[in-house]
Amino acid sequence: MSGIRNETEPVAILRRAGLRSTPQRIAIVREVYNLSHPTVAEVYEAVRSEFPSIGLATVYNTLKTMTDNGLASELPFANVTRYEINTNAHANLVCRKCGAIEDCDAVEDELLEEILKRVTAAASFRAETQRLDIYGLCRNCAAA
Amino acid sequence: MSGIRNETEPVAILRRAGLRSTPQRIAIVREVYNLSHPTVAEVYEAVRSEFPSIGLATVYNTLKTMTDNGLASELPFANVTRYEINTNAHANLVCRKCGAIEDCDAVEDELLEEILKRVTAAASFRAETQRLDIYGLCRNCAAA
DNA sequence: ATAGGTGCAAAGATTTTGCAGTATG
DNA sequence: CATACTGCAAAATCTTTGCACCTAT
Repeated sequence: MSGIRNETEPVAILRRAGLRSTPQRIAIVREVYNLSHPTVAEVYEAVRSEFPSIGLATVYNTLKTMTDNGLASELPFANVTRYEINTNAHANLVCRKCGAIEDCDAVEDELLEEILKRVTAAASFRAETQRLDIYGLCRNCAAA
Repeated sequence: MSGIRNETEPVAILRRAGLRSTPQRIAIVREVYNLSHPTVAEVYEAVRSEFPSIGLATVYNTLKTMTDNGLASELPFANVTRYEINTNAHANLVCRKCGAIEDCDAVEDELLEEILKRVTAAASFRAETQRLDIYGLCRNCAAA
């Protein structure tokens, strides 16, 4: 419940990845956890309320560092790149109308893992990770 | 075998989508079929051997038009956007080392369709299409 | 004839890089 | 203290847009 075991504690997360815990980074990590699939600009805006002088390049650099160290994943879309914290394999639901993105529970980890195994078994390809985006209409947009 | 029924005939493809068949477009459509998941620059280079004066903007515009009219799909990656002809649902195998991309047969259309149905049934989301990228090592890179 | 397409150049937008100063481990 | 990080500004991409000319229907 508290203390250094908390996996969502930015300082612990950074330390585990061997990265220095600067105030800016702590805030960036926190926002990537708080926000849902944020863009660089969204993280920048969120962090700026606490650190008005932070540079956009720092946000870019930090998100790249996080990605390189396995803390986060880049999700390139047609118009923007979004980021998400690395968790279990999962699908993302992307609304083609309002652009909302949410994690999908209906496609289980196990199925996604099973797909990787199947590909490695069948294809001459050593499957490691995957990205599954499902496009359609979210509840609100489907209703309208 | 020949004539207007040929689905890969650029003129027929363009006409079916209600687009004008200019020489440049015909060449662009042909190259998107010939090349595997090409980038804008790759299509541009390929078409330039036939039309040295073609503008890069024309390639951008045409690929966008094709995407808007359901002929092709954009595949945004971290560094570049690639394009592919719209076909059956399928997964793409992306090598994290050499960057090669190939269509995956091991994940069947049916499974992907089934996932969409499952999501629509379970989640409050009307699933329509999807993009599944599987990352790992291709045959060559896995061997090395 | 005319709506739509082409090519060029300029403008936008996004992301990376170089560097001097600063703070972390 | 040495290394790594920050912030700023400039640069490098990548993509879109405006406009005058052209061409497929």
